[in-house]
Amino acid sequence: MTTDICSQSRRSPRDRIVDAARYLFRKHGIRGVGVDAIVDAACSNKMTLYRHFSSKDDLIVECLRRAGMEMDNYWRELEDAHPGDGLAQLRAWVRRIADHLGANDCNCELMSAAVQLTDEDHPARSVIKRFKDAQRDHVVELCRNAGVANAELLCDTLLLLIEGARLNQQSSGSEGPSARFAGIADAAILSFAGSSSVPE
Amino acid sequence: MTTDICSQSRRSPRDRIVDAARYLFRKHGIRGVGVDAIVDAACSNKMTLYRHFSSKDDLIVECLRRAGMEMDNYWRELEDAHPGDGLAQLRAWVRRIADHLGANDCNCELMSAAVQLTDEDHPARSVIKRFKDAQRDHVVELCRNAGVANAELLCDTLLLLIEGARLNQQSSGSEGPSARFAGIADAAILSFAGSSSVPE
DNA sequence: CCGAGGTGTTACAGATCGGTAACATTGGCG
DNA sequence: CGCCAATGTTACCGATCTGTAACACCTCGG
Repeated sequence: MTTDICSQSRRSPRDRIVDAARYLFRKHGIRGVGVDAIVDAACSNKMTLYRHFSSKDDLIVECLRRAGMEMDNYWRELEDAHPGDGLAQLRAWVRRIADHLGANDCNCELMSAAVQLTDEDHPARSVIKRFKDAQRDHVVELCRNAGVANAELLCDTLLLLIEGARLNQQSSGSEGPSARFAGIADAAILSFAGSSSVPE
Repeated sequence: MTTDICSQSRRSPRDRIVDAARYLFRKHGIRGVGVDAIVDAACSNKMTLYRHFSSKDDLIVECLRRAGMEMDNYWRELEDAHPGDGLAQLRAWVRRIADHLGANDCNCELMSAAVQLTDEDHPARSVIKRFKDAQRDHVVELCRNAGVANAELLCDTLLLLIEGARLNQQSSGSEGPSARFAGIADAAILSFAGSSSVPE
């Protein structure tokens, strides 16, 4: 319907399975979709899935790793679009998140996965934590490059606002507090950047 | 272990089941715990559960309704502790959330439930939405009472920060961005309250 | 043409899930 | 005591879940 993975029969079954899994995971939750539904949406079969992935958890890990890689690619796109301009990259990043709040093609996968995979020792947890740490480091660097004095503080403020907006979107809908996310986040950036040359 | 519901045999089986369900839902996720585990933790049995609740979904709804009622009680406690002082109630509310970020006895139930119950027509969705709307109205009223000019904006800022902090706690741990939540949120309150008598 | 590797099909195992029926047990109240 | 309602016990149903075994297919390089 929305993205007919079955019609992409020229792609490898492995890629179709991963894409179908990511789509269904976003739509029905990781625990709410079974491998049968995944291979059905991918126009493949269970045997092929288990020839590429040792278990469903292994497939989940691969899905999250791909989501992280796509995010890394987006960081590079931002750097290319605004080379050396951390402030512009930050604002473009926030604007993109605001624009994609309604759609489910965003990278909410990694955070909603953390809510759904409550087991502390699930193999995906390390993937999530590694991605989160890398993202934080990169945003801090952008803030510092933008001339913000307290880069860590702005970074954490933005991260809290972003994930709060994504979560609120799911519980309160588009007309809830997440509707004001773009303005709030951009105001925070400008507020910090404005007092850039005023340490303390 | 942590809270031995079984030893509270004087309480009604219904209450023990609901409490055990809420505890396990928080710990392993709504979809990650079965009715057998619930009645086992409650030292009851499946038949008694299904005599009180027509289905597992019905039990979920009751759990969320109780979480919402406890939140209403907390609003009343705040009003009693700081009668008529919206600013003090806001700051006490934020401080309490910050203190309870690590523990799982907070009311994250209603928001994490929204992530786990992806079906748009799940009976719990209306409970969640109703609670969220009421919470927003109440916080807006507190902001307005605190003399804040743009009460809705501060309310939504706080709501985004709070849910972002709770979500980040689960994916990045206690040392992540959520560690700075208390300072960020309190600064936001004071910033808005400071410019209270300066509309626009 | 032929053999081999990746793929698809069918069937099934073992476990767990939500939910129910029939019956035994308990505790409180007259 | 004896009754009654709530609760507990056991066994089970059908559906669904992850994961596997055996076998058929099909394409492509030598």
